[in-house]
Amino acid sequence: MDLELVASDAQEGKKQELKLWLRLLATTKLMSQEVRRRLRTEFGATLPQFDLLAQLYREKDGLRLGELSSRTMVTNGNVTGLVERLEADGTIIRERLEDDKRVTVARLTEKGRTYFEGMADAHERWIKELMAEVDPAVLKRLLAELGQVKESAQKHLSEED
Amino acid sequence: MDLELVASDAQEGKKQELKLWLRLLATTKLMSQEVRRRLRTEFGATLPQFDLLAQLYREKDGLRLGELSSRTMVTNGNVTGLVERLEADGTIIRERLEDDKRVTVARLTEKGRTYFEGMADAHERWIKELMAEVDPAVLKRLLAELGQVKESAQKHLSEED
DNA sequence: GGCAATTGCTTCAGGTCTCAACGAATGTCT
DNA sequence: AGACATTCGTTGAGACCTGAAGCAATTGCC
Repeated sequence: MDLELVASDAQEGKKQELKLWLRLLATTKLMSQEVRRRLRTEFGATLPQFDLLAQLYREKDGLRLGELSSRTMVTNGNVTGLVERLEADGTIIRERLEDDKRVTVARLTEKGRTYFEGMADAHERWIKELMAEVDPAVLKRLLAELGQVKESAQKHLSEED
Repeated sequence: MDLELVASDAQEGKKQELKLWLRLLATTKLMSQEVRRRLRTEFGATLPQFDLLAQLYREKDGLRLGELSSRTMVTNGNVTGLVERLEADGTIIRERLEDDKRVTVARLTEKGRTYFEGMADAHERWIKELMAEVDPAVLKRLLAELGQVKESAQKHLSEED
């Protein structure tokens, strides 16, 4: 939790960025551990799996693995493993394209579709519950302001793409 | 990145919590991937290691592994491995307490202290850089509002401690 | 004292994650 | 056509991460 403490001796107003960053990390870690635990105990799934399925859910025709990789911000190598496990239990299927035999497309099975819908519902309830004490107006402002942070970070990534 | 898209068809103002959560995840992931990469290329370290060292840095007398575990929000089993690796390259040392031979205390070596100071400096610069486009007033408000989210989440964890 | 519960750390199995190296298919350029 | 480069996915090593089971030391209770 308290990587936060690194900055505790910061002088008034200085190191704002650092403090915010540590709080961002702590908050996200706290919440995602809770979400992970519930996904695991109630659905036997993991967060990366849920994330991947969410992408496929909105694309009836499926997605190529590379596309999945960039949308989930997960490396190629990792997508391979995720897809293998999900295919193994019948949630998704994987097929090679005829036109270009390098590419593989993954998409939800019917079973996977139903399975995901259940999880997505529960997931949304959990998040609402976790944020229950926060004023709706604050939520809205947070969304916008976090957007600024994300934009800023994106502009300052090490030059290359 | 765009787990965010799961919520794209949300009706005006509804699903605010979900959208915020997804943005929180995306922002943190984006930034921590960048930080990880730089830690790795410039210092040969990882983020969890940095986190752990940060805790030890502020406690001259060291910390017991259990304390490290709860402060870094890392499981016990994981702390064992982290500490082993850090001890192997001389950054920290581990010793058993005489009073209670169950407990192990880890603390920074002199070498580790210097090493960490260099990283901490660089780390702070990186974060400032990544957040450079965000207005200081916004940073301040974000810090406070994120605090509310964290508090709320903490209150709603599955009952047990 | 004696013995069960508790505490503190380690070990283990399985999944996630990164980077780097590889191999196959396709594209490009001459 | 032939050679080179690029794209896409897989593989592999190493670290991280989790929950659960295991083991040792200590505490608590009779």
